[in-house]
Amino acid sequence: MPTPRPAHSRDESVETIQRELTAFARRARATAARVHPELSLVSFTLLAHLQEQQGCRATDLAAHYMLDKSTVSRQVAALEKLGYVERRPDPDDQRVHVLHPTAAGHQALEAAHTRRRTLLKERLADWPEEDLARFADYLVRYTEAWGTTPLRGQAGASGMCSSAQSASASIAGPSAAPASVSR
Amino acid sequence: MPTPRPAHSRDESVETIQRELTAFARRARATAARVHPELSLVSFTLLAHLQEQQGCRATDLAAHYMLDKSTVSRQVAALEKLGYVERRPDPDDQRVHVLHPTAAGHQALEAAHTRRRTLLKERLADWPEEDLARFADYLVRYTEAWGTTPLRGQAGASGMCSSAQSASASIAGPSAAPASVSR
DNA sequence: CCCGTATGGTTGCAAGTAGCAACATCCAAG
DNA sequence: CTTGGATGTTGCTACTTGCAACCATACGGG
Repeated sequence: MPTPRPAHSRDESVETIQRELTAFARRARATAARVHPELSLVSFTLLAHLQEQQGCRATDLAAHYMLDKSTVSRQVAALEKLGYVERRPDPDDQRVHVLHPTAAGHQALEAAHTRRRTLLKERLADWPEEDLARFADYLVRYTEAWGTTPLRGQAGASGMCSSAQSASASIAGPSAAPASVSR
Repeated sequence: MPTPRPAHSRDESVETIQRELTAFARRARATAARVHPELSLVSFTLLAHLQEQQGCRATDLAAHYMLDKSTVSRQVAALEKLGYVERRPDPDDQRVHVLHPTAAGHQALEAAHTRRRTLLKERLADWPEEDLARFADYLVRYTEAWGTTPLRGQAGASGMCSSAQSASASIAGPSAAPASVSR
């Protein structure tokens, strides 16, 4: 089938993306709570980020996820208390604590990750591989666009602990141009 | 460029989708708070749903968004207190309150909507229209898949106030088959 | 017609989460 | 040495959410 869908106007598409993304956000927490009760959605996310980044600073996490530094501080403290995260003082700057997932953290993360991935896989089981790849690309691109939009008195502009970065590097290749994904 | 991206394995794609969706969820609230401080993300979502559906019951909202009915009850109460929502007793069943957005609610929603959409549009400005449409379709399909996955003692299976439904109806045409979007 | 059960919705309670503000510590200039 | 900025932590407060208990209403069988 060439293009059986009706021609979507730009507005319609934007509208839908907005609605669906919002709905998703709403459910994410509920799902997270069910899939890995131990780790809150935020903790999970932060821990995952640490794993991907091979350690980074609390401030970067806060910036990247638009969280207050106090929130990150507490989440990290919790993760540390669980033995999932380790703080290493930065020799170059005594103020910063470089955060690293511990072996236990790695493991816990992997477990939670697997469970979530299993669910996702079920959910996406009937998707053609190509669609999956494209969907992933879209999400990455969306996230990338996020960082470049000022939005407000935001953090995130300075985030160097960017998941979008690692994402595009690992999956979309070196800066996949928007047009390149089309068609 | 034909297909400059590296071949993504299914796992990689699922992985990315998971990560990005999670990250998005994390930011959604913060963004919502900045874009429309008046309406919480949940309130906004619920109100939007009421608008789309031309009214529905609290239980349906709870089911669709995986929220506890108490939560919905409170959110709705808040919306009502703001004058954004109106409850109409159902003549057929005295237990149910059919919820409808008021004119003020409509307006507030529209305003918030516009602001969000503006942001989104900026963010997606350089996306080819076709990619937008496809991205929207993917999201809708993802949401649809959501409802069919048991997951747990979930609600959502009985939700007849389905946004995915309306979404696919309004944008993807009458049941666009998954395969139809591919390629 | 009455009672038991199921469903819709509200409220009490407790836990978790977030942001703001104040503070301690440390780096970097001047 | 002093001032300004950055990194984190903690106190405090407000909000959100889920669970459980609780009314009100419907539905069905004696």
